[in-house]
Amino acid sequence: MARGKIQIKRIENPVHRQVTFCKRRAGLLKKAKELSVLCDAEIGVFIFSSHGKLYELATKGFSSLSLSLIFNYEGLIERYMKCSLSGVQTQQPRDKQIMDLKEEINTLKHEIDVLQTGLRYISGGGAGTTTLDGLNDLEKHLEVSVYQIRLTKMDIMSQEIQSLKNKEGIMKAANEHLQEKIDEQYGINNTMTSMLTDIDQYPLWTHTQCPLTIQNEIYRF
Amino acid sequence: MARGKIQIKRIENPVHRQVTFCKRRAGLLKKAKELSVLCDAEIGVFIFSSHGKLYELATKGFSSLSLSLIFNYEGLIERYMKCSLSGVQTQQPRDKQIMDLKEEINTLKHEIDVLQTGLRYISGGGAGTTTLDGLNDLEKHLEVSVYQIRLTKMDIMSQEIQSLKNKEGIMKAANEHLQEKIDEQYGINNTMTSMLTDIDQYPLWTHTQCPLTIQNEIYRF
DNA sequence: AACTATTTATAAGA
DNA sequence: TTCTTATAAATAGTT
Repeated sequence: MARGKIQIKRIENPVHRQVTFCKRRAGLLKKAKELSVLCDAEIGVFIFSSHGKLYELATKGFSSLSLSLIFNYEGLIERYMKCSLSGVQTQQPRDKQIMDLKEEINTLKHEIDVLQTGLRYISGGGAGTTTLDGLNDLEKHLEVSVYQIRLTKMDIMSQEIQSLKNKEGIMKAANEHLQEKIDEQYGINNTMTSMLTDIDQYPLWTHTQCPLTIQNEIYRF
Repeated sequence: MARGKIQIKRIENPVHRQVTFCKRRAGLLKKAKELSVLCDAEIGVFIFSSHGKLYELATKGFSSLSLSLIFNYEGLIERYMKCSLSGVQTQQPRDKQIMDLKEEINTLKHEIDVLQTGLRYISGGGAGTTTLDGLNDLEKHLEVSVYQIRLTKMDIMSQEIQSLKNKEGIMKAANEHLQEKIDEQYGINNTMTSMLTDIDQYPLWTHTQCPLTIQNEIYRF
C-alpha cells in the first residue's frame, strides 16, 4: 500500500513474506484493538504464522465469552455438573460408582501412556511417527493433555470462587434453563450460540449459582 | 482517520458507534483476509458487536484447529445430556474401596501433571510452573502441536486422495446431503462442524467414495 | 450508502 | 526486526 501497489496473492519471496507478515500482523492487531475500544466490541484474533507460531489478541469480554466457550467449556461443564449434583443429593448404586472410578483409572492410565508417546514425539520433532494411525493417536492424546491442563487450570481458578455464595434455588433454575436451551437448540453449533445467549442473559450469577456463566465472567485469561 | 483525527476511546454516540463499527469491521476482516493470503497464515477473527452479534473470518487451516475444539464441545454437550437424563450422580458414600480408587486416581492425575510439565519444557522451553499463566502457555503450546500434527496428517491424506479417482455419482449425492445439513444447521460456526459430522456419519467411505468436495473442505490447507 | 479530505498503514529500500 | 518515506488504503465527517 505504499511505494507501489501490490496484488493480494501469496508472496513467494520468503523474506518479503516474513517482513510483510510482521508489519501486517501488527497492523491487524492494532486495528482489532481499536475496533474493540471504539465500538465496545469483543474481539478475538488468532494468527498462526506459516511456521505454526501463534499470535493472538483477545479482549477481556471475548475471553470470558467465547474463548472460554471454545477452549474451556469442558472444565466449565464439569464443574457445573459437580455443583448441581452436590445440591441435589441423589443416590447412585455403589457398584456403578465403583465401575465409574475404575473406568476413570483406566482412562488416566491410557492417558499417561499417550502423554509419554507425545513427549517422545515432540522431543523428536515429529520425525518418528509418519503413519496416519500413529498421528491420529498422537493427536487425540495431545488433545487429552490439553484437556487435563484445562482441568488443572480450572482447579486453580476454583480456589478463587470459594468465596461466592451458593444459592441453590437459582442454581436449579439455571440448570433447568440450560437444559431447556439444549433441548430446544440441540444441534451442532446452535447449542454454542445458546450458551452465549445465556451468558448475556444472566451476567450477575455467581459461580455456585450458575457456574457455566459466572466462571466465564470471573476466570478470564 | 480522515476529515479529522479521532481518539481511540469508546464512541459515545450510538449512531456514530454503529457506523464506525460497520466500517472498521469490514476493514478488519479485509485486512485479515489479505494477511492470510499474502503471508500464507492461518487466521481466525471473531468479532462480537456490543449487541452480541458475531462476525467472523476463519481460514481453512484455522478452522481445522478450531473445529476439533468445537467438536469436543459438542461431545460434551452430548455427555451432559446423557448424564442429566440417566439420573443424577451422587455424593460418595465414604467407603473404603471407593476411597482407595480415588486415591489411585489422584496418583495417576499427579503423574499426568508431571508428564505435562515435561511436555511443556520440551515443546516450549521456559521454566515449568503451576501458575495460571504457565498453564495457559502450556495449553497453547500443546494446541500448536496438535495443529502441526494435523497438518502432517492432512498432507498424508491429501497425497492418498489425489492418487484415487472420484466416483461422480456418489460425490453428487454426498454433496446434496452435505448441503442439506448445512442448510439445516446453519448458524454461527456450524458449517465446518456439520461437515465433520457428515464425515462421521459415513465412516466406511473410502477415498474413492468420499466426495471430493468434503475432502477439499476438511483436508486442504 | 456515497463522497472526499485526511489520517493511517505499509511497500520498498536501507 | 526497525526506520524512513513515498504512496496506497482506510476512514471521519458530511451529504
